[in-house]
Formats: sequence, structure tokens, C-alpha cells
Amino acid sequence: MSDEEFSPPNSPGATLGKPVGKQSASSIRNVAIRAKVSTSTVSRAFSDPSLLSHETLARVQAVAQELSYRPNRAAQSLTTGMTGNIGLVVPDLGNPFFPAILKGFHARAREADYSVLLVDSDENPRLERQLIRAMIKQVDGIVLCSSRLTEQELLELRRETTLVLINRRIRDTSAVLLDSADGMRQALDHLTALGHRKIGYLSGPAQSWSNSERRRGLREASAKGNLETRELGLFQPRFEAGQAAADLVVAAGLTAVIAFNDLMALGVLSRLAGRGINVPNDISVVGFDDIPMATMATPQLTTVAVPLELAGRAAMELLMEQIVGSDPAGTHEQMLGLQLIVRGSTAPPRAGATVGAPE
Amino acid sequence: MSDEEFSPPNSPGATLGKPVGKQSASSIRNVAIRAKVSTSTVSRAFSDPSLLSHETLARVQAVAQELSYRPNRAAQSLTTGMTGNIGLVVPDLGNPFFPAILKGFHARAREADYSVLLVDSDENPRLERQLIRAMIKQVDGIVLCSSRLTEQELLELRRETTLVLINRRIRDTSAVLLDSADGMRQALDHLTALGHRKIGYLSGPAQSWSNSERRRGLREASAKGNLETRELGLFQPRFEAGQAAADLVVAAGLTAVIAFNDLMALGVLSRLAGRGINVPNDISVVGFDDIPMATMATPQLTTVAVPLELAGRAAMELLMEQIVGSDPAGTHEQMLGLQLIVRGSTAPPRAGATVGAPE
DNA sequence: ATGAAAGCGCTAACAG
DNA sequence: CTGTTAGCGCTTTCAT
Repeated sequence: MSDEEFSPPNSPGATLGKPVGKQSASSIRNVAIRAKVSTSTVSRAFSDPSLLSHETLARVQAVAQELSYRPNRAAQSLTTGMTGNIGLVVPDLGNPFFPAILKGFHARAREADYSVLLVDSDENPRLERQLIRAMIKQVDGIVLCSSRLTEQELLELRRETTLVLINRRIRDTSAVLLDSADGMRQALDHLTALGHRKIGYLSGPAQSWSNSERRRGLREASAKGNLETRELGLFQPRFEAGQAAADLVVAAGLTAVIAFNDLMALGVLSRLAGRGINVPNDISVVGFDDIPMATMATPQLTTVAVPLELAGRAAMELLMEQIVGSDPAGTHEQMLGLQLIVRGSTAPPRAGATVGAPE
Repeated sequence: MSDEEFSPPNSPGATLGKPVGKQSASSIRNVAIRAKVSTSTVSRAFSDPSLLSHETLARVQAVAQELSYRPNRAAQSLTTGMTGNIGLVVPDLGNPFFPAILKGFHARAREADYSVLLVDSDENPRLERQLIRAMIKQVDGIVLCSSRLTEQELLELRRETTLVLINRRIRDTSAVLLDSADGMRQALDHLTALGHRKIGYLSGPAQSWSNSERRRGLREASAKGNLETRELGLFQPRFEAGQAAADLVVAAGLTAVIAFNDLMALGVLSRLAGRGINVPNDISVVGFDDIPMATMATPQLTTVAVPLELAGRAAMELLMEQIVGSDPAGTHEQMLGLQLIVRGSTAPPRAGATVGAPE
């Protein structure tokens, strides 16, 4: 009933326009003719050269070369059912997290001669659903980064296409997972080693698997006692949210805070600086997610590095395993480790421990 | 002769694999049958509903809805010659500059119901050429960001597809330009107003149009006298290059430096901090390119903001103008302004002018 | 080892 | 307004 699913395209350019489809310059036919073979032979020259005699193969290749012929993917796709495209859905390109994944993903895809169809869902589940539907027929598989869809919807999707999830875990579905719980453990170990006892965590989006993992890490660590943790949030994973959160951190009298991601961490830093509070001497700040160039010049910030490019590659790998692999139904999970990076002056809490203060 | 152009795909997954193309679940035919009309009618229901009687239209839509039918783009593309895809080529997704453009681009493309095929050329002209060739038949047009190709090659491309350039200018080709020369002027005005007289510019890639524009701005400003400028570089637009450049700046005894982009600027900052040099009191640093979250927490850095998302949108707009527009041959240039952003404490040079120093 | 023929899903004349 | 016909470029039996 809703006009959402059907909706004949109405925007400018929607109805594929102009160029009437007569004949294209270098079709398989032209090659066939000039090489004095049938189109089937040309086809075979590309799909399985071993089927041809050396002579014909050479001749066909020569002609193809000369006419700079390349098989038409759309036509191929019609007959084979395979598109040679794979889709990547990210919630927000503005978040540096995702281009990094995209980079690794694209690199692996290119090596395998796949094209990448990109979609930015703007953190909007409705839009995400819509865009996925729109591209599902154009791709051989889809990778969803930190999808905002319900498990229900994802399982449904899984039935219609090959699916790989990044940072999301549902049954019988391949996924690349970043070991956020362990990252949290590392961060807490670090801070407690420095003597911090009152540590806050700025919680990210509710639907975020990473976030729930980090919370799990947090709970497990505080259960071991010896430190008091405090969850703040939920926040949007944005700079501005970090700024707002900074005040809460101060009010709560925490000596250290771990932010859902670098964007927020930088926001915290900025607000703290604005209030004349020294980092890390007054408050230590740790940020998840690795945006190296964003935080590299910010030595007062400790980060938990996430191997994003690797995750992208891994996702493509998992996808291909299902698409061309021997066991299309087999699903796998791959867990990638995080790593704590301490750059410059990380400080123990002011009232705190035995170590001498830097600076 | 080079194996580069031909090369039958050899990598895993290259030869479009498995699913043999029998019949697809909900083709136009099924809809036609169930709606008791011909396929043409169904086709028309989507391409130009006004051609049908209200009754048939309603019926067809109902059935289509029910079978969740969507026209197959590959098939459409075969007959119409239009793919509904547009390609975007960026030199490096790792550079936050490009995802920002991509974001705006994607948003506009989506509104017009186009899909985005993304390509990362890794700053490698050879790869760029190759990847463009590979996708040229799959798209209705291509947007090239800061292309590393020669003018020659670009003009050739222009003959084979619809082309829009971002930050590159060649004859008879639509382009979105960012007014870097003016940005440079703003930066220099700012610095000279503060009393700086010895200002350096960390030059970016040689092929970069932005870079040559900025150099032009620099030369024009210094020609007006009253300040001594110094060009350092060329550098790769990366954090590490900024670190290296910082030492040159110090050695040259400059009081202010303008970096080709934020990444480099952050590199400079980091190195300067490492050497115990205070920014902005000892040396003022200005960075081009807007990566808001990267520099927002770095108030000691002044930046010249580049309207990236806007540029992305504009590029898509220009592209559509040619693809579906009335004047396919007409090419346009669009110049977008930059804006200087002074965040926190920008200082006059130490030995310098009349203004009181902050802090 | 190669060719002939059929058809993938769709659109575009051309009738009516 | 709607149906019929003929492909678009390619792959795939099925012959040979």
C-alpha cells in the first residue's frame, strides 16, 4: 500500500533517457566477423580460452585488441545472471570509519575484477532498506557496514542475495567482526594501570554491535572490581555529541573517559579545552576507531586502533567465498583484533597514583 | 601490444561464475501475464504511466507491487543504451577530502535515481586509466576528482563518455572548480594582517590543479609586495610529508606556513610540537581543505574551508545536465568559493606587530 | 574445436 | 490506448 515500495521514478533523469539503443561500436559481432569466427568463439576466447585452438585464440585476441573490445557487462549479466558488481552499504561516508573500510574493500574487489556499487544510508534505516532494494538486482552480493536494519530484515535479505555483515552478528550469516570488547579491555587495563578508578564510557548508537560489545567489555571489567565505571549516553557518534558529553564527564567527577569513537573523543577534547581543563592531566581521554590523521596530531588522545582496511578486505573475501566458493551456503565469521595506541603524554589521575607526572 | 589493455581476467572470481541464467522470479512477463496485458504495457507503466488508461495502470501497478517487480537494469540498459549508473573516480579514499565529495555526489545521484560506481585510483595514473576503461561501458557518465591523467587522455575520454571534472580544467569540458587562488588570497590577507611577512607554502602534487591555483594566488599576492613568500615542496599530500616539511619551515625562518591540505598541516603541527615549537606563537599554521572533525579539535590551526559536499552535488548536477539536458554538448564550469576559518588563538609573529599576544 | 540457434528481460517502432 | 515484432550483446546447449 505504501507508495514507498513501488513509486515509479519521478525525479529528473530517473527515466533512463536519451541514447536509443541501436548498435554499439565494438560488439562481439564485429570482432567475430573480422576474425572470421562465430560469436560463440569470441565469447569463449574470453570465458575459457583453453577451449580454442591456439591459432583462433590468437586471431580473436588480436582483433579484440584492435577494436578494443570488452564484453558488455549488462549483456553478460542478462545471460549469466551474474553482474560482476558488489554493493557496499555504509551508514555515513562523513564518518571516516567507513571510507577506510571502503578502501580495503575496493582494493580487494578490484583485484577480483568486481565493481563496487556504493550506497550511503545516512544513518537512516528506512533509506537503507530502500537503497538496498534498489540495488539488490544489480549486484552479486552486498556488504553491510554497521547495518541499522533489524535482524528480521537482514535474515530476509540473506535469502535474496549473498550477504556479508561488518560489525553485526546474526545467525547463519557471514560477518567480519571487530573485537571491540577486547579493545575496551585494553583501554581499561591501560587506564587502571595508570591508577584511574573512575572511568566513563560515552556510549554510541543503540543498534551498534560495536557499542554493545564495548559495553560488555566495560561491564566485565568493572565486575572484576577495583574500578567504578559509568556509562554516559547514548550519543550520536559525532563531534558535537562529544562536546556535549564532556560536560557530563566533568560533572560526574570522572578522571578518564573512553569515547565510542574518535569523532566524539575530539569533541570531548575540544570542549574540555574550551573549559580550560587540561588533558590528560585533569582528565584522560581515550577514543575508539582509528582515523590516524585525525588523532595523530593529538598526542593527548589515546586511541584504540581498529583495523579498518583489513576489515574491508576480509568482507570482500568472505563475500567471494560464498559467490564463487565451493560451499555457497557455508557462512563464516572473522574476528579482527584491535590495538591500543598510546601516543604522547598519558597521565595518571591528578590525585592519583605513584608515577611521576609528565610535562 | 601491452598486456595491459587486453588481459583476459585471471583473478579469482573474475570470470562471472555460477548461477546459470535461466528465468528470474519476477520478470516483466510474469507481471504481464498476471495483469493480462502485454509486456509493452507493463514497460510503459514504468517508463511513461501517462500512456496507459487509469484502469490498466492500476492493475499493472497492483500486480507489480505484489510480485515486487522492479525492471531489470541490465536488460533496460541493453535496449536503451543507458545504464542508470554513474562513475566516480577518486585518487584516494584515505584522503578525507574525497569521501566528503562522494557524500554530496551520492546524495544528488540518489535523488535522481542513479547508482554510483566507485573507483579509487590510489593516486596512480596507470591504475586510473585502467579502471576508467573497465567501467566506461557500465556508466552513463563519469566524474573525475583531481584526475592525474594528462589533458590528452582526458580529451580522448570525453569523446567516449560524458565527463565532469572536479578541480581540473580543460577545454570544452564541464568542471566544478574550487576557488583555491582566492582561498590562498584569504589566507595571506589574514596572515599579513596579523603582521606576518615571511610565509611559506607547502606545495602539493604537481599535477594538482588546486595546487597550481594556490601557487598562482601566492605569486599574485607576493607580487603586490610587502611580504616574502617561499614555496616548499612538492610534497605528497600526507601527514608524514607535513612532518618532514615542518623542519624546512623552521630552517627557513618563516613565521607562518600554509599547507596544501589539512593532513599536511596536522603533520606540521605534530612535528613542531615534537620539537617543542609553539603554534601559533612561534609559527602560525594554516591548512587548506576541510576535514572538519580532523581540525576542529585543533584550534591552533587555521583552515581554509572547501565546500566539498557542495562540489559533489554540483558535479552530479553538471553531469545530468549533459546526460538528460537539452544541450548535451554544452559544457559549463562552476566555481565554488572557499572560506577562511579562524578558530582559536591565531598569533602575530613573535618579533612582530602591534597586536597583543594571546595566552 | 567451432558454429547455429535460442533466449536472458526489456524497449521501441509500428500497427491497429 | 494496447499488442506484435524485432532486436540489444552475450552465453549456452546441441550439433558437427
